[in-house]
Amino acid sequence: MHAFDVLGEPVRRRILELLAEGERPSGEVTESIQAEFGISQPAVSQHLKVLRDSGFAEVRAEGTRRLYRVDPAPLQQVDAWLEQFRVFWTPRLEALATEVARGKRARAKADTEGGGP
Amino acid sequence: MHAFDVLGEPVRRRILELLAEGERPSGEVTESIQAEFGISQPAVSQHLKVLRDSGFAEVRAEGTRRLYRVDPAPLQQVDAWLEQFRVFWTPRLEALATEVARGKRARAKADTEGGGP
DNA sequence: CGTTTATATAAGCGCACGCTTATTCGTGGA
DNA sequence: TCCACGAATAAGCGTGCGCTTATATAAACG
Repeated sequence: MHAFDVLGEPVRRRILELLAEGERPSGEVTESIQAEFGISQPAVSQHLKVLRDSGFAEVRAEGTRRLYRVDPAPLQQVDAWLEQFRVFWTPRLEALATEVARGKRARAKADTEGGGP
Repeated sequence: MHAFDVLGEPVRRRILELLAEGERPSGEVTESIQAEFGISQPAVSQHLKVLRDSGFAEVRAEGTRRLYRVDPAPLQQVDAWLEQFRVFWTPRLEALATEVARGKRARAKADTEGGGP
């Protein structure tokens, strides 16, 4: 399942928002989601499975609890995909700061030095 | 239709990538997409409609041609949503540059002064 | 052991969405 | 005026996905 498909689901986006605040047991997530969306425990569990399988979340067992946390890798990919569109809303001067922030100077240097294979 | 649902479609993502390079007539987009995905003209047209209706693309008529271009607003919203996760992969020092790039200093100042309603 | 609690899986159903073919609309030129 | 072309819409179909209820797994505890 593609990253954007995963994020297409409002429930899954909300779960990620909750996990962004820190590691949380499945039960706690389920409680919040049920309160907000009115869906069943299995429904939430299935969304958590999608997040696991697609790499957005990692789990760790602690007794009978499952502690979920964000795995940022796929979100970072989404962020990278957006890069090609930032030119549309990022003013030039501020773009420089973004370049620095994203560590693109090193990449640009490598590109120059490489000169192509 | 939510922004992430729109981006969930591979064809629509590709169309946006094409439009990111500049304004293009429907026919040109259709040709590229048909070559890559092997779908019909109406299928592409329907995707273009979704992009229009969801605010990702704008159109302008020129004779019998329809010239499409990116409207960055929804993409910027997606970018904003990602903000809450950047802490997971943006090192601290570089985060400062990002803050500057995104003009958050003004917002932070407003937050401080406001002190809440 | 049996029971309770936490979470995951199974099975099945309904609907939204993306595709197709057929058709319509609108502009331009002979 | 009629035809050709670019593009959009209509109608219908199949399927993937998210939901439900029911059940399984597995740890804690008496």
